[in-house]
Amino acid sequence: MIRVLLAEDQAMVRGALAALLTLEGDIEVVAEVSRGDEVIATALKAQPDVVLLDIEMPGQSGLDVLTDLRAKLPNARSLILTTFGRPGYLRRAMENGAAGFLLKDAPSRDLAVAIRRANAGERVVDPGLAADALSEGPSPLTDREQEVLSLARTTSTIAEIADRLYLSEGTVRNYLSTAIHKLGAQNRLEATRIAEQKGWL
Amino acid sequence: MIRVLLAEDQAMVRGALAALLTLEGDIEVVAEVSRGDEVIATALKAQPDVVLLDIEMPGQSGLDVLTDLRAKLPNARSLILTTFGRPGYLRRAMENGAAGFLLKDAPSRDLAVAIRRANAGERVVDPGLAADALSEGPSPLTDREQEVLSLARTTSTIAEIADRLYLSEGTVRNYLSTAIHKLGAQNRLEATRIAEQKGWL
DNA sequence: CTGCCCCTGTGACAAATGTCATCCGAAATC
DNA sequence: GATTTCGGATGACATTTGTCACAGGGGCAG
Repeated sequence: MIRVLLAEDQAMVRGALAALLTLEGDIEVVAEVSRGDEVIATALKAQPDVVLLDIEMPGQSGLDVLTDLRAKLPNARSLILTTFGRPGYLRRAMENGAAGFLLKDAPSRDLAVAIRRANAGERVVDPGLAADALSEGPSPLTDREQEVLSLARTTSTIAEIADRLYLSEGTVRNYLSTAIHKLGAQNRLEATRIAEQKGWL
Repeated sequence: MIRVLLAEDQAMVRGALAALLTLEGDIEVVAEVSRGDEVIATALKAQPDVVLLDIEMPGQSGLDVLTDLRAKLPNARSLILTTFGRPGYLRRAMENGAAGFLLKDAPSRDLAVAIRRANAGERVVDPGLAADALSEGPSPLTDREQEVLSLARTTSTIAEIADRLYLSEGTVRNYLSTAIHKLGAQNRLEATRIAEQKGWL
């Protein structure tokens, strides 16, 4: 039996995935968590073979959990399961040691297949997505630019962004300006959309 | 057997929900669709007792499908299953004749229960959500304001919005200004966020 | 040691955005 | 019939954003 830990924040989806996997004879869901920051502790107890990770979760992103997993449970293989096929997500997942990357758009029967392959030591990645990630290249933004742009998503005015980061307004305007330019956008709004869509935030 | 039609755009989630329901002895998934605009045609063939509808779907929103369902399949009961517990969504769902409103955050065992109750002619709504929807009141925006604000989410400049709606830039600025004021926002950005969060767009 | 890049900041300027007063015509309400 | 409400528009104005040039300091690679 392949022991699986399920990390997904939406209870309904989590339960449904568990049902789906339970129908497979060789797979057993040994634990479930709804938050990213509960994965490690639960995994240490449940000792899963494969960890199925959503990316968008409260507490900690699935992408960040990967790093800790590799350190604390080097024998567990991890599989990212996400809504968004953003090139930057895939890139970071692979850099952080994921065994595979699956989209929620994929047919549900692919899930069990991916889990078996991950458990067998293979890597599971959609070829089209991989090509996208490679052709896009890495993010052109510097750390600070990324940080400012990321805050710009949820913060309405430049003054507020400056406050949060202890920067002058002028500096924030400069970072936004270069970010807008690098992304080929016309706006801070368009810039955040582009960066978000590519998984650079 | 309760005959269920599943309308959900993410294939993995759709398949998982089907697995979940299949484990129930008295429920049968008779059809599945991934797009809002395929619901009616499929429902006419499959004649389901209950239609499980996601809101965010390509083609047509689940909220809009409700109206057509009531007209073309008056005997089918419909159940909204969505990620977002926005008061405006719930309000519109109920006004359009939904039998129930479920969140994907709810425990997965609630789903079968809700389906059975809907099938029995009951209405299924989270009491907390209902209270929110009632206390929020309806949207304060006029049709035009809502339309302009909605476009402002995906369009970066006022000039573009004006183009799409065949309005002058000044008019668009006026609508945005009143919308910003009505929502207590400082910005077009903040205004779109507030309106979106309440389900008014 | 010398570039080079990043972080931070200032000042000036242009363009976009938000606000306000005011206007018109049509439809609905009183 | 009078009043209100809405869609649509204009013009003037203040504020916010975006752009650009420039400058100092720190770190790192050659």
